Amino acid sequence: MKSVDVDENVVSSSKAAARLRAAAVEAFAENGFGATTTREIAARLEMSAAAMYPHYKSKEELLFAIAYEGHQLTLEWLRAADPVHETPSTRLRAVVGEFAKNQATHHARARVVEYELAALTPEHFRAVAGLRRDVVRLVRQIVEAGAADGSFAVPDVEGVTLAIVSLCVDVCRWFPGGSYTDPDTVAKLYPELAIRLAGAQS
Amino acid sequence: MKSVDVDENVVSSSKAAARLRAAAVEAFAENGFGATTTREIAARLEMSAAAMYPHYKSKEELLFAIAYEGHQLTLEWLRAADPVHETPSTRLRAVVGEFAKNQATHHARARVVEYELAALTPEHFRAVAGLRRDVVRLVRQIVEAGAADGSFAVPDVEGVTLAIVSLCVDVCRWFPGGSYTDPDTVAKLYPELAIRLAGAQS
Amino acid sequence: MKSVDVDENVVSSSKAAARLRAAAVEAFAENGFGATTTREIAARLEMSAAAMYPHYKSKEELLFAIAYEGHQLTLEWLRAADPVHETPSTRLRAVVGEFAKNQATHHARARVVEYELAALTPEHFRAVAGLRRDVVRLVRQIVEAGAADGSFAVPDVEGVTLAIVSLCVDVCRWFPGGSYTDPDTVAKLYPELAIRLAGAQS
Amino acid sequence: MKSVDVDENVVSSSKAAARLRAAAVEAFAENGFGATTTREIAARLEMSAAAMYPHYKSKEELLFAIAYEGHQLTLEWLRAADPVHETPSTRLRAVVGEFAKNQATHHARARVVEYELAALTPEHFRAVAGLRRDVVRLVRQIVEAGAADGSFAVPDVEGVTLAIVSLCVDVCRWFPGGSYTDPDTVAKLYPELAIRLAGAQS
DNA sequence: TATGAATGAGCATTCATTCAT
DNA sequence: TATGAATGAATGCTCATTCAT
Repeated sequence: MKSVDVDENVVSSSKAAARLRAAAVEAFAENGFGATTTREIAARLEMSAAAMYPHYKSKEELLFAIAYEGHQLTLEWLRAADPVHETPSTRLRAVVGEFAKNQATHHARARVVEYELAALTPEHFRAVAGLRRDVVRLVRQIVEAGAADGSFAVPDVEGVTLAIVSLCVDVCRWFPGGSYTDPDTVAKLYPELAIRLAGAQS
Repeated sequence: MKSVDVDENVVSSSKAAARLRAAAVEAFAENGFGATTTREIAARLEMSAAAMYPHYKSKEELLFAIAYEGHQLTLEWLRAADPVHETPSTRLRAVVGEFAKNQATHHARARVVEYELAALTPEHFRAVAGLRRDVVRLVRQIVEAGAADGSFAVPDVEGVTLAIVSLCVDVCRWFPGGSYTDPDTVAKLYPELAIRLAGAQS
Repeated sequence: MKSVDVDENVVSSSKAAARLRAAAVEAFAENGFGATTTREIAARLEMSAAAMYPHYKSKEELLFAIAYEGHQLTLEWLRAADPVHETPSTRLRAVVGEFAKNQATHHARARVVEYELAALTPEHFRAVAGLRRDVVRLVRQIVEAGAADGSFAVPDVEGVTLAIVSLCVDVCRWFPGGSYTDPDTVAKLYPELAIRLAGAQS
Repeated sequence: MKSVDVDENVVSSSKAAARLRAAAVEAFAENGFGATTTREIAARLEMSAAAMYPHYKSKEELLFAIAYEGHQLTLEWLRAADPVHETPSTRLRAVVGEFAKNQATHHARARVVEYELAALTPEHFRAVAGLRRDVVRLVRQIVEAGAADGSFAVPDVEGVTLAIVSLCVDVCRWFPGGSYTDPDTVAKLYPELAIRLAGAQS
């Protein structure tokens, strides 16, 4: 079902655990982690509130599993989408298209993953922050490659990298919205926007 | 004391009320509305937990006052910063510079204002959403003006407007971060990024 | 305005104090002492919640003033209505008529006076219980007189006394109710009922 | 365990629920519903304050269960005690004896049932008021039967019915009191009093 | 007297979690 | 695994009362 590796020590592959994660994502995205009760998550699955505990030791562990899985999947997908031997422009288009599409398709999960990390334990936060840095690094390497070979005109590699990632991340906040309701529309527009930010010829 | 108008029926100008809003902004930004307790807000001011209630009828009303004031201030500041009789490029630079700087300077308030609106009553949410639409409209008018006079090359007015606003909004999520710790640095970079997104000459 | 003496050390005759008692009676009768807030009483008079305190030291003192005044008025009225030199039958009719009419007319006050005494301090309770005993004693003396002169046929003086008082007291619970909405109708029926309970010829 | 039917959708038959009702009856009777805390009820059972909530959704629901059960039991017992094929006098004696004995024996529950209904939701109040009307109707039918066959001399069927019920209801207010401490003594006196109120020969 | 703000104690209720089954 | 009942610790909020004005 999934072609990428997700650390099974963190993210249980059992079916009940996966259903719990899915229900929790919806609830956390709608109301925030702090305002979501374990009973509400259980109610979405017509389970008792206690049924979560054989699968996750606490509500925070459930959030961690979601956040860890979410980041890991994004990272894997971006890596898979990156045509490393092509030109920086081609790579940037491919990666940003995948990223934006992902944030739109999985906007509920993305919201949790982007905005609810403050509720994690310091240790869990560090684990997730590591993956998050890897995502930024992936984009930065492309921007750097373009700056190096002159195909991009960037005043500031870090600023432009930050902006490109920022643009993609924020998709989960507003999508769906305005006339954008199809992830593919976003996936078409965003590579062009990234190219402009990078100051590439096209 | 304040140079812009904020609706005093919503946002009390009393000193105690203002201190409560400031303390709540910090707490909500750090932990989210749902995970913040009224006791925690009071503790930041060394007040009793009950002292909030003569000023705000509920925690939600406090959030509303913050969100309403925040949006209204942003809107007023953007309007004040917009040199309406200049070229679209000049206007875009000015407005985006102000917007980005604002989101950086007041990143705690901005986080509350951008990410905690789901906790509002439907009625309060609508009131805030109205102001939010006005902000987008202000940016869109500039993008449209540039598209109309040919100074911008936009494939899609709505998409580009959304992206520019999105870029500015997301500043509050990551700022301060990376090597960016001064709002003025952001205020210098972001107009250039917006100009690129708009496909303007300079 | 009133022709009977009420202890002014307990029941202030100031106008504001009297208005507070009247508002409190309504509130206590509707919701019970425990469920009534000082704010609710004040709200009925469009006063601030603090405005009660110059007049009554506490909510309990307000209840005491009401209960004391209520009992004292009842006692005075019954004494005034009792034609002590007439036959027991005539006296019983007169006293029960007055008692029943009173409980009907002032059913809100009577409810407070009859059912909310548990909230009084022990000392205050004792003061009110003394007046309450005087009311029963007044009725008992009439029943005893009728039993002594053979005009009443009572199996048990205490039981019949208790029943007559009980019947009158309970008026405040149900009045107005059924087709009884005029205190005078009650005042006509109840003397006949008391006469029957006393086993008098008529 | 119980020989009469009580609606189990309203009044849970679980043991813990029944113990809660019993403890709440004592507390409400002593202090009134409004002045009784959920903690006090729990403390009487040496339970935690939260232990009530799996059984009753709120303090008001607990009151409703008590009031509904109380009225239903009274109604069933009166019906069971009514020898419908005997003379009105015999029936009145039997029903009033049962009623008075009941109000004396269960005076705590009766107090709650008679005096605390104002705290019910309108909907719950209506449900209880329906049962209450059935009790009055039962007594009225006997009084009417006696008036119809000439065995009672009633000036006013409604008034006499009201008085008989009133006399019985009020038992819970004063019992135990005076020299009356045994429900059976009340059960002996009250039928005679009712007979007198009804103007019956015996 | 009267008030608005403040407070300590307390309220009904909910929470995440545990545990016996 | 899953559950219903239970619990200790909150949670948002209210209460009677006080106090400076």
